[in-house]
Amino acid sequence: MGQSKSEIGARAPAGIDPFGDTGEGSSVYELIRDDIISGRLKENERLVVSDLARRHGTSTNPVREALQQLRGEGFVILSPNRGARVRPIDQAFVRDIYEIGVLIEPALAHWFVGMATDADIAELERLQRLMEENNFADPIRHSELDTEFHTVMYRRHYNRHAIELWWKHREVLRAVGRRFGFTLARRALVMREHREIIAHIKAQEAEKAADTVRRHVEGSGKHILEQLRAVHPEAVG
Amino acid sequence: MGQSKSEIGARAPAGIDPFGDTGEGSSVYELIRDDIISGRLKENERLVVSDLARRHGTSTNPVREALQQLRGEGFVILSPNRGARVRPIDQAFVRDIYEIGVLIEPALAHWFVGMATDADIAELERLQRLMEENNFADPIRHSELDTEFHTVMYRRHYNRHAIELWWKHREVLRAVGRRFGFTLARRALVMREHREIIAHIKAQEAEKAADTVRRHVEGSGKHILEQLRAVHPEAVG
DNA sequence: CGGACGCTGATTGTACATTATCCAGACGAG
DNA sequence: CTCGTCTGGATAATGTACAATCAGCGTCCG
Repeated sequence: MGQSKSEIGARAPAGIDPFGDTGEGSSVYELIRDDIISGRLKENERLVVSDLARRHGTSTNPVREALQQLRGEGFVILSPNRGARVRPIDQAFVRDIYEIGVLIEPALAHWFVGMATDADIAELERLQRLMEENNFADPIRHSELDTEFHTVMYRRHYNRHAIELWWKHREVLRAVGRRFGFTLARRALVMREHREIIAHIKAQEAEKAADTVRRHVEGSGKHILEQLRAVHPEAVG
Repeated sequence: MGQSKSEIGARAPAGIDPFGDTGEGSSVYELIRDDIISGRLKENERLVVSDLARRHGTSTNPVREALQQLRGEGFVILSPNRGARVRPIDQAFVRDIYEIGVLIEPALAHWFVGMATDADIAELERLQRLMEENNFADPIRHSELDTEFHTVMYRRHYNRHAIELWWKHREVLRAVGRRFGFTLARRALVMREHREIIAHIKAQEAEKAADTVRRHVEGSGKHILEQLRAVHPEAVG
């Protein structure tokens, strides 16, 4: 498994500025974070400050601060005097996240229908065309294009907080999804739904567009969840 | 203005466990946080580490870690080598937050209708009775009861992530709302909507309950926003 | 009048002291 | 002999002190 830094995290697309982002990589923070959502650090694994400091070639303070930030973002659990552990990105976590997406994304898409310009639609169609050309041959490329597709719809939304939430969630789902492939059924459905979304936007049917997005997000989440369940067949609420 | 610690934040009700919470007060963190959401620290005010350390009688490291955590939670903006500033809790921020609530809370309530027990309903009715008795004479007490009312509905929900989000948002809204009172119109509406919610739950009408909650949350948010707007009449998207 | 320079104060990183937790091994009771 | 408790030491988290670096800003000279 590779270890280049931005293999996972990528950068937030233009128009999405993570909350307290510094602009450039807060190395230690990003490194640990990527290790967590990519699964390189396993669930509940202990995060020992001095170890991390040595591994990343810094002193302990940067690591401590990174851990606190990650705690604020929910990726790390800190018990007083007992240190930090990796928050498990398990089925429950994934389910929680995508269910929130199911609630939020349709609203964003609904808004977008009233704001879309010709340029936006052209961009969506371009991205969709690229995805069809790629046809999942390169899954990472597909994932990037898919992310951009949604970004085009949401990037100008006034609710920065919702966008931020969406982006944070998407990063996690993308990282988890990367461990698995796409089933044939899922591939076909993704393409169909994307085309449907574009069509609804063109027709200015906000309700329908929102509903398609809802199904799209829900399908994507369930797809990942199914695969997670196949690997870790614990029961889940 | 008082300075007792839990004047604002209160503790998460039983059944709500904030993400990386330590159980007991991470003093410095909580103090700064309360100062921010209560408005004691003004928007964009600089947060100088050494000052905060002196004020709270500790060394700088605890402060630094607290700031990082607050950054992760979105209450503080950190620019590299330029220090920390208080993220403005302005109209846009409040609007963003309550709009997300409008999307999430109805879903939680919808779920609750299928899970409510007699004890739950009795609890809701008890809280509602207490609110009517209090009748906004003590606004803080009302706020607490209102929070409990919603907590009863959400506390057992499986989506801990959504609950966590709701709680975090509620804390902010409650803190902002405390600066203002309730208009007479709002008072009446709150009571009516609460009774309506209880009735829908009893009748097992999930859709209707969810819709009432949606209106309730939206009304609450708009109410706060109106009052904010009256004080700071800047334009907002 | 404008730009370079240096000063001040705060952030960022390093080293160290203190304190709490965890674990293992010894001791004693049943 | 076995199980439980207690105690001591290793390990790591938490807090303190300090050095290095950088941004902001006023001043001084060209």
